[in-house]
Amino acid sequence: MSVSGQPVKEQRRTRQRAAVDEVLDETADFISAQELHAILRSRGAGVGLATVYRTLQTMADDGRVDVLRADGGEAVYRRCLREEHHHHLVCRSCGAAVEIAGPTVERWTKSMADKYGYVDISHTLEIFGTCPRCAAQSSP
Amino acid sequence: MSVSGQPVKEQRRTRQRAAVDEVLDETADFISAQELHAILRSRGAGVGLATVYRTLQTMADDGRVDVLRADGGEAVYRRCLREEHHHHLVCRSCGAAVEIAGPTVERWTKSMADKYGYVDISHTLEIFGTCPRCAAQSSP
DNA sequence: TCTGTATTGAGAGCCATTGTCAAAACGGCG
DNA sequence: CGCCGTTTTGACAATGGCTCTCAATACAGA
Ligand SMILES: [Zn+2]
Ligand SMILES: [Zn+2]
Ligand SMILES: [Zn+2]
Ligand SMILES: [Zn+2]
Repeated sequence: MSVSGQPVKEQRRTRQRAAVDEVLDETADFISAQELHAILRSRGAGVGLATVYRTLQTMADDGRVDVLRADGGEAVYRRCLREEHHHHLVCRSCGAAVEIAGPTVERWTKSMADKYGYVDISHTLEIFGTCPRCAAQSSP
Repeated sequence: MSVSGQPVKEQRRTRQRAAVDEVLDETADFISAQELHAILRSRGAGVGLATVYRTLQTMADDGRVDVLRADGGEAVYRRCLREEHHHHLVCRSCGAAVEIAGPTVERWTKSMADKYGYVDISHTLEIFGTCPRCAAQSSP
């Protein structure tokens, strides 16, 4: 979902940022800042909640993680495989996600914006559902 | 963005609901519950904030208003012209919106969900930008 | 008008997220 | 390796949107 590859502002390497990075690398699903913080805590790696928020925020700005809003409006994060712009098919209950690209949709959004004279365009497109695994659990 | 036209649960007609309804009818842009509440207040029509939230919530559930999340995650509402499922081209600064339908996108999301075995699907697709009017104001 | 039920609203409460700011950690440089 | 200016951290307070509570009030049908 990143828009451009800006010159990532230089930053210091700290134990905390490394810890957040590690969790993101291990986690395939979209998770919230709170969840990430909880994982770090349970793991003994003391990292302040504010720091987790700040780190994720920065990473998101740099396009190093994808962000989207869960049902309740809570922001959830994920380190995606592909670097280029894409969208997601996300499980509402576990956060498992599939990355999907839709060239046609991209073209379409652009043409719509042009048609109505809107500039400085961006768009959000996410598909929510219940993944096969979660579907199996709820109705065995 | 409504999914289905369910048998709208019967409700009493109250002064407050009528007031909210009126504002929605007069307002073309997406507005937040807080903004709507402020309008009512400035207009002398005393309606509690909780009531505004409840009313909008119900209307959204019944598909009588469209909801989407603004940049900060705040929910914004709008009474749309078309009843059927559609999406929006929304101005980030004033909330002005254009309703757009994309049959192709609908088909595409469905096929993607099927492809990966996700069920109970729903999707969000909104285009954000600066409308012609706002663009003109910022760079005259 | 009378009555049973739906609705209201002021305020407390909830929860994600951000602001504060002194203390601690980095990293480059002698 | 120790010094030092700068960045980062984190405990805690503060926001802000939204929901909950529950006694008082307004509907609507009889
Ligand atoms: Zn992604
Ligand atoms: Zn896209
Ligand atoms: Zn609409
Ligand atoms: Zn659609």
